[in-house]
Amino acid sequence: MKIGYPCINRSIGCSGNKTFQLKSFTKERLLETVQSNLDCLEKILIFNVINHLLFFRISSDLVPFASHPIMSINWQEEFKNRFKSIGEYIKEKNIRISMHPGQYTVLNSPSSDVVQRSAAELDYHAQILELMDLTSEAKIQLHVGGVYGNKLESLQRFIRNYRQLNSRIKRYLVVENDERSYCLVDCLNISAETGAPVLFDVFHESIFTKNFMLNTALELQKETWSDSDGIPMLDYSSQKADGKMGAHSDDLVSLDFLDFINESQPYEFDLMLEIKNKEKAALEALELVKADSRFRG
DNA sequence: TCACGTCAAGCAGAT
DNA sequence: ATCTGCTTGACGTGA
Repeated sequence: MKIGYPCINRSIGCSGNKTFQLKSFTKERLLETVQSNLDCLEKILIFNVINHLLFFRISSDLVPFASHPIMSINWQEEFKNRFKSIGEYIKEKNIRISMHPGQYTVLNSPSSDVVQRSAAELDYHAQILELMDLTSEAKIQLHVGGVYGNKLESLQRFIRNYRQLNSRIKRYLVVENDERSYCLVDCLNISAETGAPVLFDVFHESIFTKNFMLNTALELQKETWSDSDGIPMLDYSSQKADGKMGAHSDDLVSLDFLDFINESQPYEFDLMLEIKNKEKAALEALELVKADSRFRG
C-alpha cells in the first residue's frame, strides 16, 4: 500500500498550484506560472520520495486555463521536456499518480456546452499524464455529476457521454462515488457499462450509506480494476469532530484510521488521504501502518 | 504590508 | 433567494 495526499505540500514552502486571474492572462504570465508550478511539483515529489510517500495527486491548476478558450499557447510543446523528465523521475521512483478535475467538470450535464468543456478539461488532465509518459496505472478521478431530477436518465447520460470520450481520456479515467448523489453501487453500474474502474471514497460512502460493509465494497471495487490499471485507489478522510457531517477534519483520527486499516484486510490498494494537514497527516498514517504491521507481525 | 473582495466554470442541499 | 461546499485558497487591488 502506498500512502499519499492531494496537490499541496505545506512543509516545503512552495506552491505547485499557482494561478492568476483570467484578465491578467498573457503568454509570459502563463509560462512563468507553469514553470514555477513544475519546479514546485518536482520539489514535492522529491520530498515525498525521501519520506516514503509514493502516491500523489497532481493539482489541476498545474497549467492554469489549459482548457479555456483563451489558451492559445502550445504549453504542451513549451514544456514537453520538463514533463518528460518529471515523468521519468516518477517512473524511476515508482510513484503512483492521480489527478482530480474540479467541480465544474460535469460529464453528465444536460448542457452540451458543459459536456464539451468537461471533455476538454478531462483531455487536459490526460495530456499531462501522457506528456509524462505514465501508464494507465495513473488515474484521473471524476464524480458522476448532477441528478437533474432524474437519476436514471442522468446515469445513462453519463454512460453515453463517456463513450464519446477519446481513448487518451478513457485510458486514465476512473469514476468516484460522492457523498450525496451517486454511491458506490451507482459507480459499479457505470463501470459495468463502460469498463471504467471505480475509485472508492470511503468517507463519501460512509455518509451516503450508514454501516456499509467495507469488505464487500473493496471486493466489488477490486473487480473493476484490470491488471493494466494497477491496484485500486481509495480516498480516505477523517470526520471533523465538531464539524458538520461530511466536514473533513484537519488531522488524521488515529483510532478510526487503524480500525479502517484492520477492517480492510486483506485487500490491496493505494490510499489517498484527503485531510487538511496534507503531508503531515500522510506521514502519521504511514507511521501508524508501519507500527500496526509490526504489532501484528 | 495587509485586508478583503473576487475569481472560468456546476450542482445540490441548507439556510 | 441566497449561501455553502466541493480535491485545494490564491490573486490582486487599494489602503
